[in-house]
Amino acid sequence: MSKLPRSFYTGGDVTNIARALLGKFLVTRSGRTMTAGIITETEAYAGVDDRASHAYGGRRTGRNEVMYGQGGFAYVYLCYGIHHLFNVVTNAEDIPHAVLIRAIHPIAGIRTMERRRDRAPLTTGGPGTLSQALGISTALNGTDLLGNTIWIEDRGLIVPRRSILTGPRIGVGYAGSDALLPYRFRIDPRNFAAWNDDKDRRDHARIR
DNA sequence: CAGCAGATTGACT
DNA sequence: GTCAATCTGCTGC
Repeated sequence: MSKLPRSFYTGGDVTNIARALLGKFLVTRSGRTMTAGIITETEAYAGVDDRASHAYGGRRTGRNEVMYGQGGFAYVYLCYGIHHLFNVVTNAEDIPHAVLIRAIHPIAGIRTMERRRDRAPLTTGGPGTLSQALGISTALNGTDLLGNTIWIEDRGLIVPRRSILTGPRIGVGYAGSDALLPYRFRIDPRNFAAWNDDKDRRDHARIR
């Protein structure tokens, strides 16, 4: 396994990082319990110029403070008073870019995730549900993604560009013309459904 | 301080 | 399709 280095988060455009996160393994640890899934959907939030971003116009509050820190930290906030949404902070200090993780494909610790979700079948196809399955809450806001609580690994899974669907972000109609920006990225579900073998995914499978 | 909207989800008509 | 759950931050009185 190779944990993504700080430079992955601090270098490059937030939309490129959002694309590059597809196919990476998001892992959480709580005591001896590990859970993990493949990132299948992301959205980029481009800081002070992006009307959909919590940091639009330089807005800085207790909630979004971590966005203004260095890249490679977790920004977790409460949405609709109920759902804990997990974001990866990118870029340098004082440049509040972030990537919302919108969906994962469960890989490890399925039983634990089912228990946390307290629901059958296990679903991790939305930003709120994946956070719950992985045990991510606002208590983990500000967590260093180079630590051993939440991290992201490159396990060699290759996602060809033609397997990536691009489109406008979900639920940001309030953002005016910025709502139309093509900042949502996901692995083509038809393509993903063709993977029938979880072992292949674990062992450096290739999406075609 | 009241009211409201929000990077959502699941239950229900 | 409708709607409630319920915390944060913004707007207006």
